[in-house]
Amino acid sequence: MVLLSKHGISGVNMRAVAREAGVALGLVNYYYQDKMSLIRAALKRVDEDDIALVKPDAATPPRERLLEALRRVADPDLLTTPYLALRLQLWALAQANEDFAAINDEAFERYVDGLAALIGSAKPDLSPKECRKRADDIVVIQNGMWLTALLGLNRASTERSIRRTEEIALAP
Amino acid sequence: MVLLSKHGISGVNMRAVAREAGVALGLVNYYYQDKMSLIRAALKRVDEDDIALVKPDAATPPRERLLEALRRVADPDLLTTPYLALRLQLWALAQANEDFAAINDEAFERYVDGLAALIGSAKPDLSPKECRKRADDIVVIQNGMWLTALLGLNRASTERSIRRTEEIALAP
DNA sequence: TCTAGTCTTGAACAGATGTTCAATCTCAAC
DNA sequence: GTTGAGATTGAACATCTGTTCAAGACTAGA
Repeated sequence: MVLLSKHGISGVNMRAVAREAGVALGLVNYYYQDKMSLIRAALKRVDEDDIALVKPDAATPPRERLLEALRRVADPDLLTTPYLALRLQLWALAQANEDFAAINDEAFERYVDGLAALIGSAKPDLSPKECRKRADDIVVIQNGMWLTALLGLNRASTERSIRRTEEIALAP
Repeated sequence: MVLLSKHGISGVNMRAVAREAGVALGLVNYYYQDKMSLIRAALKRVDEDDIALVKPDAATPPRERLLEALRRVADPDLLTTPYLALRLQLWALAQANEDFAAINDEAFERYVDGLAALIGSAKPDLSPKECRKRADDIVVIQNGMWLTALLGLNRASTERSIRRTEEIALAP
């Protein structure tokens, strides 16, 4: 029932959410104590989705897992304007609100940790510190891809950027 | 008189702007026809600032100019939370409003063009197409730096990212 | 000093928005 | 069939927000 209708700014008002969900106004306040609670739920959901990107099936070999994770961020399903716009709105919201910022920070931390762990298992000879360093650098490029995609990043540039993240991750 | 007090979402209401500027409510509507006009003015101002980053003094030699432009995006003055948050808010706004999106797109285009031109003059043997390609890739990393800085990018990672943009720009 | 033009003010209005609440509906357990 | 707890509804309320406007303040030229 959540997450949709974010086609506007913080123009997500309770009435619009209710309309989008096909329920009455009162019901939204029945399930979510606050408007804050509602947005917090949406934020948490998006954050969990992001973290899921670096926590895949343990069946595949480490190297494959890492490469898959690096490719997945540029999945056409994810790199769509609606999804990115939603992400951007939530990031912007987090900037204005301490509570949301904390949730976001924690999710970001978990994401980088997950990425560093993937690198670690793909290249066991690297020190944890070096893994973390590489994860930091990769996240910069990934965030750049996401943001630039909103401004019309072409597919070729995306491909080159992904290759760059692969090079960083798998450098000797 | 503009640009300030963006500590909130689109919680920039006319009354808050007036208070921040130390004037009466009516005056804001006297100078800006609309709330839209006000935000548009702020957006244009930030966009112009960005473009100025790649249009520096013609006195310095091309190579220096390029390197300086690449370094300037990570200037501690620019990479501050308030400024980045403002940028993020405006980007988010642009996503929700066609009018703003057009202004943003045009500024982005001009920025990449400016960067490509800088690369072209620093490395005259490159084709314009190759320059543009490199500019595209650099912008991805720069946007990533900006966005990640909001989530607590450490200085060391910023330095490495800048070095990466330099390598892309100056690759043979 | 008078005047005309611009700047500045804050009250007033209409509409939107978050939240509350009494009333109604649903449906499983007895 | 009755009961009762939870689900669902929409009207009502208080507050906030964009916009308008009549009135006053300021300034420079005659």
